[in-house]
Amino acid sequence: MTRTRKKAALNRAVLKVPTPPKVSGIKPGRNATINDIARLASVSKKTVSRVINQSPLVQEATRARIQAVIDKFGYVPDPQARGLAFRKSFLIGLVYDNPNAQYIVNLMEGALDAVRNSEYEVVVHPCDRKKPDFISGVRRFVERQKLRGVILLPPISENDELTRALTAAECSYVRITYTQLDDPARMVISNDRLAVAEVANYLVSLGHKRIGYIAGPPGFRSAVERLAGFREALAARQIPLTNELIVEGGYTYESGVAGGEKLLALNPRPTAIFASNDEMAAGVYRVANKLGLAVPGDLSIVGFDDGPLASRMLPSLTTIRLPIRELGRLAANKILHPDAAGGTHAMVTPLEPHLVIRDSCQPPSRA
Amino acid sequence: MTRTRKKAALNRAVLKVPTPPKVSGIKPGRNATINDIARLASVSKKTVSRVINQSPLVQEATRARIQAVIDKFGYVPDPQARGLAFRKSFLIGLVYDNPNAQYIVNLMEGALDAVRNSEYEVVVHPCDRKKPDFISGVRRFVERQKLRGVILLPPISENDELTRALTAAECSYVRITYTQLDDPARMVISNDRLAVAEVANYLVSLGHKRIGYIAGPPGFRSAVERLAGFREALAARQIPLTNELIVEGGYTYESGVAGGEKLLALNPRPTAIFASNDEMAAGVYRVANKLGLAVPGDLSIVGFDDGPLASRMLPSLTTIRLPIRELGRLAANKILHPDAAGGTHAMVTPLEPHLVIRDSCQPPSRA
DNA sequence: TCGCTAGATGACACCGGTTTCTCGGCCGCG
DNA sequence: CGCGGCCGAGAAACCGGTGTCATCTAGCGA
Repeated sequence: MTRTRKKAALNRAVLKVPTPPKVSGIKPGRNATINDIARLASVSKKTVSRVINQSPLVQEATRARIQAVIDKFGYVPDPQARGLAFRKSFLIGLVYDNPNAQYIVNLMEGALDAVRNSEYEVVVHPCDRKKPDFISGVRRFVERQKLRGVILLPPISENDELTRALTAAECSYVRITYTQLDDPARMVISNDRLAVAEVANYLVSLGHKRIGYIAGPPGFRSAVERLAGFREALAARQIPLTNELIVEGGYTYESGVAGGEKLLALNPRPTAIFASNDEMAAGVYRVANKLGLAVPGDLSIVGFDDGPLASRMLPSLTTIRLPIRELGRLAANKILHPDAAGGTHAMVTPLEPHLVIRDSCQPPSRA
Repeated sequence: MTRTRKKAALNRAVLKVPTPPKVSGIKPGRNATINDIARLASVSKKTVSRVINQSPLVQEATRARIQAVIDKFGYVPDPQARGLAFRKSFLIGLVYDNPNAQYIVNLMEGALDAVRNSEYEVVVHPCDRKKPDFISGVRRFVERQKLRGVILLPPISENDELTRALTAAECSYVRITYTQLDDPARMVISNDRLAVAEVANYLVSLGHKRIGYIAGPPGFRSAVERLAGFREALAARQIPLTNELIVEGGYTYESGVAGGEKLLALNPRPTAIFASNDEMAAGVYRVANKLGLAVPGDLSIVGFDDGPLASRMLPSLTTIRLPIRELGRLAANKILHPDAAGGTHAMVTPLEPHLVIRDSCQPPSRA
């Protein structure tokens, strides 16, 4: 009634087609829209909009009536239209530059856990931090899609130039990182220091006194944190971690091989090696194999990540498992609910990594 | 000039604020819109829209003038607004139920390769094919987001009920699969038969005559194809693949262990085992290790996938590398350009998997 | 009883694009 | 010369929501 389009009325008159009143129906083949709901509930679309957005300025009776219609027709507001009006999409970006597929997928699925049953979705955006324009690439991405927020995976989560660009683009972000960098509301911290301390304590308790350490690339925060934590924990146990026992790696298999070769050429040989990720630990396995050293008989090895490799190695690798999926879930939640009350501290370190003990360590052969 | 809003004009008159003419500017802080471009080029927004959509109904001179303005201001149309009007988003879904993180990431990055420099983005949607409502979950996903299309990874790419639901939801799809299932425009095929034939030929050429086979789960098309291809290739070389030499696995490490145990308990023992993925091959390594069998001295092993494990195993694993990233690229391209001319055949099997020979095979010890 | 205020609701413009329809001008044709 | 058709371009409606502001009502104190 209220909405009579001239043309339609004309056609109807000319063709004498008795169009049904359509007061209780929805255009076939198309999902219900806010207009349909408004019409069927005999309210304005604005009021329906208020219900959708949980505005308190709606009488309870009205809300209930509208909600009933919404439920009846299974109406779901269109995120595109909503996004257009809000000038923000309902997409969360996952921005990474990281070779570890398992890490990415776990984190992504954690974010998807958080997003499930909401109207948000996750969009992925890999990039190459070595390319000079990678920041502008990310910026184009977030501006084009008007992302609600992005989750930054290490190592680019440490890039302050990137976060500045995101702030300039009015896009909120959450960094997955290893130590407090800026606002705690903008980061999720995995407590690597705690984890490596566990490794140190474990190896020392087995009786190891000469422990080699293969570090990550020096530019990586994770490398810094892990080494510092390890050194600290050993110091607390009065075990020295001399410079010759520390070699620099690149988180790659090949760098693990190189590091292992260096460490196992020392005299006396270390009785245990802690590689700061699983890939490098696999490299140490190879070197030990080549040198005819038995693992764990002649050499104990510990990794970090508990990726798919760890349990497949022979012997299976003792390593650190990070709660990556939970990190992803938390990060997404921080974007979805920026106003999470209850203090930030609870959100900062709720997640404890832990040591997964398998078969790659034992007490050193000769005390 | 042409656009004088009553209200604005009123305010201006009342407040005596000499607003700048704004004929050559864009609202600060906000990106250019089609209205800005239209104003600056002195045309209607519809004509700008025609240029964006490459409509032929624009005079060359007009087009050039508009394009110049577009370039000058770096105007990019808003995908949300465009999607709203088109009733289709510029998102491509990646739907999977697959434990192999490396596979997912590779395929995803392939799709992202194809999407780069376009206005499309990729949205991921993992699901669980065992849950009874997983199809309706996917359907809600594609309807809500009005996806342009989805890429289905194996094994759910074989689910015809799912593809029917997608068709009903007017969402195009591309299946990553192993054999012709329906319309070739809707699938990308990885030629596993060819790949396993390569394995068969390789092992036979080394001199193996008694070869064990660990298959995938019987419901999987890939399992069927790989086994059929292997059997076929062996038959062509007059090597029998008796039933006792075939055990059923589940593409998991544990099932590889179980399969390996069964095969290596045979008398006479097979001199080689082909596990139809890397995970299961790793399981066979473990069994061989436990039984004191040297690889490849006493037992040759071949895998399939060339995942991160393969080169890390000791000895490194001979396996099949699939061009997964290319598959993803192709799949996304099929969604982006549904009208790709030049016959479908070229699009169907352009990608050849190939054997990566490492250290896990050698001729059998006793001829 | 009369404002007056605050809460509930609606009308209308707007977000940034596209589709539909219209219009003027140019052309070929009879 | 007149007419119809085609083509380039624009005005207006529309896609499905939200923001702003006006309106209406009820409840309150004076």
